[in-house]
Amino acid sequence: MATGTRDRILDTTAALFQRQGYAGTGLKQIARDAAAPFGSIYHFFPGGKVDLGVETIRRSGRSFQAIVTAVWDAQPDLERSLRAVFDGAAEVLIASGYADACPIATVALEVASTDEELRQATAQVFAEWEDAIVARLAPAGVPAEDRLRLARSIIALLEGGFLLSRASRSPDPMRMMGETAAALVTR
Amino acid sequence: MATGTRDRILDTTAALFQRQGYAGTGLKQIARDAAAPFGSIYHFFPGGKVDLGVETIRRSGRSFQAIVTAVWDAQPDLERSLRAVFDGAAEVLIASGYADACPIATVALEVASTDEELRQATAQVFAEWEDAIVARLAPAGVPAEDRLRLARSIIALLEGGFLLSRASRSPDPMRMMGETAAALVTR
DNA sequence: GTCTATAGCTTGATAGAC
DNA sequence: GTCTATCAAGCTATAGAC
Repeated sequence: MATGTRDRILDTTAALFQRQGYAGTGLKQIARDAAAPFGSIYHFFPGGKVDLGVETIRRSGRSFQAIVTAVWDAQPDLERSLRAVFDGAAEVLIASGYADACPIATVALEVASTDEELRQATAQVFAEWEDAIVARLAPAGVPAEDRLRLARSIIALLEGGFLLSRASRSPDPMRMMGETAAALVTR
Repeated sequence: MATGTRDRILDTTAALFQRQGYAGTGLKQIARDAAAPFGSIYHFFPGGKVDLGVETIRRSGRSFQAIVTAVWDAQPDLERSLRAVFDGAAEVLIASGYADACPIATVALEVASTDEELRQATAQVFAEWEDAIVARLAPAGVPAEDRLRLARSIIALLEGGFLLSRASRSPDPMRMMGETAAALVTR
């Protein structure tokens, strides 16, 4: 078959974490939504919720990065890449009722001071995003000493845009963050 | 006496929400930490956890705004105000072991798709922050058509800085966001 | 290795003594 | 109006049948 129980559990967990966060999502709900027996969670993730959480963070972090870089790389220059990413995020927010946003931000804030293992998993995802963006700023002519700061600023604007747009249920903040991001690289 | 039971409950709730989020904080823990009888929570907040959550979001939102604007207004110009705010946030992160950050961001992301009443409370707080910053950009000479976007960008950079610095347990992201914010207004 | 049942605990909320 | 006891439901985790 195409997808196994383990994959179904991970996909379901990612979707629930995005909408309800880590503490707000129970293993019973995950098993129910994934149409998997409860015991399968502990069979595939012997470490329990933290184990499943770490794997979900890594997986959805990479999945989100793949989507963003695909949109990014489809544009001919840096400014248009940034506009495409932020405008695309605004469209996804609208289409999903302001539910589909960064898959790990909520969890990252929840666990930053409560679980060291999960915290490190989120930190690694953000570091990988930074690397991916830095690698795209170099050929665009951004000076080496500005690349890390700019990459982090783009991530911060995106995350802040998700936060403000979800809270206000409006695409405007996210679209404005796209303008600001574009302004940062066009001077 | 100086502080009543109600205030103690609210202060304790704000502190716990900041570190553990909304779903991760139980009413029993709040009562215990506030040294208040459990029943007092329902006496002062008849609507239960949501009622207490709404009041806590408003209160800590205004408290945070007062701290930020005090730092902001102590500087002679816009660029120095921004640097003082972001560098100050970095210092608070270090001093608190990366726990004291935005008091409502975690909760805002948690409730954005799960509780409409709490979501609106967070949206109102962010709107008040925007107004406070817009009011400070006007006399600094920022053109009217740029003020809202810039205000939101500053908030987004601050929130993104909190997220990246907490996840990595490093003040560097927050400090870099301060440089970016300063660059946005000095041109 | 799939699945069920359940232990042990905590949750939000309520009833009622004092 | 302070405080305790308790409820039903949820939680994570485990044991063990099949």
